[in-house]
Amino acid sequence: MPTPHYGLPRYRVIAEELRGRIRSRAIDQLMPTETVLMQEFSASRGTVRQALAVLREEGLIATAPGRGSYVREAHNESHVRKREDEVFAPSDLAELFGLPQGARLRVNETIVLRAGAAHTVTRVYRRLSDQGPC
Amino acid sequence: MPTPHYGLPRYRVIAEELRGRIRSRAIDQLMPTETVLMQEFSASRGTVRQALAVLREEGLIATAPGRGSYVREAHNESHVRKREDEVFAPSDLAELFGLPQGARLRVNETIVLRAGAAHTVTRVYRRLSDQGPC
DNA sequence: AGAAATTTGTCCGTATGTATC
DNA sequence: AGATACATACGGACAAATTTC
Repeated sequence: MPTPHYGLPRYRVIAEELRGRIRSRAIDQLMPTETVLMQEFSASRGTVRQALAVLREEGLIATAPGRGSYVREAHNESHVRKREDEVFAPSDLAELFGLPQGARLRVNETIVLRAGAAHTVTRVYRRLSDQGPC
Repeated sequence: MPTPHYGLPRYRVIAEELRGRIRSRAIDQLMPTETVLMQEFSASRGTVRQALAVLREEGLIATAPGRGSYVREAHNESHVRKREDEVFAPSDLAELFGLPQGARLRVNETIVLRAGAAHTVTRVYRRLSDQGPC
């Protein structure tokens, strides 16, 4: 099989599916083993592990060597969503950065969700020219 | 080659080495390409990418497809300005918090200044009912 | 306690897709 | 269009931690 990832990458699709199961609590505590997930999604181990890494980074699961991946109950109703975006700087921010009106800024947003609603929203603004890819 | 990882895993060793270079600024902006790192450390692409993923998660670098990995570190002396305020929630934030239009939010703002202009602006929004950090 | 089976962790090699220069 | 660089995906192999018998 080639490697067509036209839409979402396969590991993202798998992660999305597993995320839904976790939220609906179809999986109570212990997740299926990587081998089982490989068979279910007809994916390689690396791809499955990549999907699990996404959930791990979101704090939805925790993985222990030799045991498996567990749903983190404490974070079951509290997880984090991160995204990076470019926005047009509001006047106050433009002034702070010493940029002209209408300039664009890079913003990293972290949303901590609890029980469906935001608990904290953190936004970090930077210049496009500063560090990192832009 | 077998897979002897008696001490630290190889990708951890590579990450440690790169971290040191970043901190000593031997790498100013653009990191070596993955191919170069493969040759330098005689490691496979996957291992190199695993090392870079560590640094990326630490926020030390940022990677862009087709371009490369850039150093992303706020390393230097800089002024920090902090303030706390209450603001009327913009519609997008109100929705995230599950609050009605016109609701108020508490915002903690941290401005890192460099050479007079803002380097980063961090804004943390919370409900008024939430007390303290976290 | 010991051995075997299970499960995750690490590493390699290859191939192809996608983004950028 | 071509070259370069990162992203995704597969397969195989062995190591290390845990559980099971």
